[in-house]
Amino acid sequence: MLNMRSDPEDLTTKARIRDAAVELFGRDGFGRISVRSIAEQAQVSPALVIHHFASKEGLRAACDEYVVDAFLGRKNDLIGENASTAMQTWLADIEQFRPLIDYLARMLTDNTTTASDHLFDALLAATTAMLDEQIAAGVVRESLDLPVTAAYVTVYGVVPLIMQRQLARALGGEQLSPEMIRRSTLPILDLYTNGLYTDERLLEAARNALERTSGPNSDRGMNDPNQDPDPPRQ
Amino acid sequence: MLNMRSDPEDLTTKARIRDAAVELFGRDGFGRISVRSIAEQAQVSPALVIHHFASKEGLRAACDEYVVDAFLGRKNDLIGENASTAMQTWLADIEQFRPLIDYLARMLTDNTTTASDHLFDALLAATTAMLDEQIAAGVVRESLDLPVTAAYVTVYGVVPLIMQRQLARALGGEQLSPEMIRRSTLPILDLYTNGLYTDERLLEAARNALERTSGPNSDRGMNDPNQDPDPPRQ
DNA sequence: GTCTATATAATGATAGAC
DNA sequence: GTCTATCATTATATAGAC
Repeated sequence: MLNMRSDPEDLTTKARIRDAAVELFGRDGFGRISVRSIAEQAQVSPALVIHHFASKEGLRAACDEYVVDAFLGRKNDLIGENASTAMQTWLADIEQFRPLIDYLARMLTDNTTTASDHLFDALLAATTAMLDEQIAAGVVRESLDLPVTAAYVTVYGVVPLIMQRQLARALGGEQLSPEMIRRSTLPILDLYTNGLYTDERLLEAARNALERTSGPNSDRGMNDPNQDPDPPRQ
Repeated sequence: MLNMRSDPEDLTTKARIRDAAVELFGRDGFGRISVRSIAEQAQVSPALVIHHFASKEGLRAACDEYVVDAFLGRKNDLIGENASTAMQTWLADIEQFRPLIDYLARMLTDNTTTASDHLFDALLAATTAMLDEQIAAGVVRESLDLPVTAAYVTVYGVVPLIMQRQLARALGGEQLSPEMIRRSTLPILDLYTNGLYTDERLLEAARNALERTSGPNSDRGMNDPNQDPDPPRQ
């Protein structure tokens, strides 16, 4: 495990700069953070930042690699189930891992590099493998459409990182705490076990509606399937 | 309905500048877009942009207001269920509404203004009202913890906007299409109706685990509750 | 309302001393 | 490796003509 919490005095200067960059990029985003502010946070000159990482973009690449390696375990070719266990470990200890979590969230939403695609692909592959395995074991029901289910389970899994602040506000705090995560465990698991609806009426209604109107642009995609039979078109 | 698709010739210059800003801010983010590039897109001088909106931040505020009004229906005090029906309308016609959807997604993730908080609060209030109503009607099961359920249903509802690109990639395309949304409808509704798991074993296991270890930092928060009885601590 | 020209500040990056 | 000093570029914003 990489040492995010080590005394800054114990790190090389280059690592201190990288940690400062991870923290600031994660907090405010790549575009809003200057090389100067990173240098200040790391207590070095701006020129030294460039000396070590060649450019701001190089620094970003180094941060991407560092955070993804910390998350997927460095051998991120064999992605296995590292992703979901790492996610659990990090969220369970959110106070310690917040800088890394914030950085991951930025990576997932800032679609400016290929690193975010690789990260998402790894998460999706891990989810797909998990679903395959648990379906085979009879723990998870057969999916109507595995790629769709895997994709949504993956984005549902990462959205607490991305919407951390809003989730915390909804639960009465300023930032996501271990207590909020504990509180959320059973309700979420209940949703994944028993669903939200009491019966299959809405599912059947949607199934029928889709069969009637099979063309494109005639469907809904959200979680509230209240039917409004005549959507505005054009 | 506001006219995103009107012929640019039909709009006032101020509106053309605002539409250009919505499109570019939504596509690349507020921090990466300059006043100059907006002026170029709107075919005016940079000075005229400032003349109409006082500052780049003023332009952003105008865009926020415009998009939120378009989404919540202008009288966004009585938030009702406008939000979820608007979300359905917009997603069903994603090709037309993409600039507005992209802008909304930026608002929800860029935590730099209070506008994003207001937007999320409106979405959360709409979800909570919908759940209350549907629980009363017997359509939705009683929640173990309504604020938690409402918060997660809300973030699950908006994550397709935020992770649009990754969702599309997972389903074999470059950007989210009406066809992908149609394809996703039943699997998602199936998840919300029957859950993911075949039985309550995992839910019970988590319930027991939470009772045993009731302190903070002893829980998991993700959707895969595979138990690992000794999480790394410190 | 719209422009050209420009002021002023901040940015990423370089040169060269130590 | 680390600094100071500085360059070149780009940014937002202003002044003032039309």
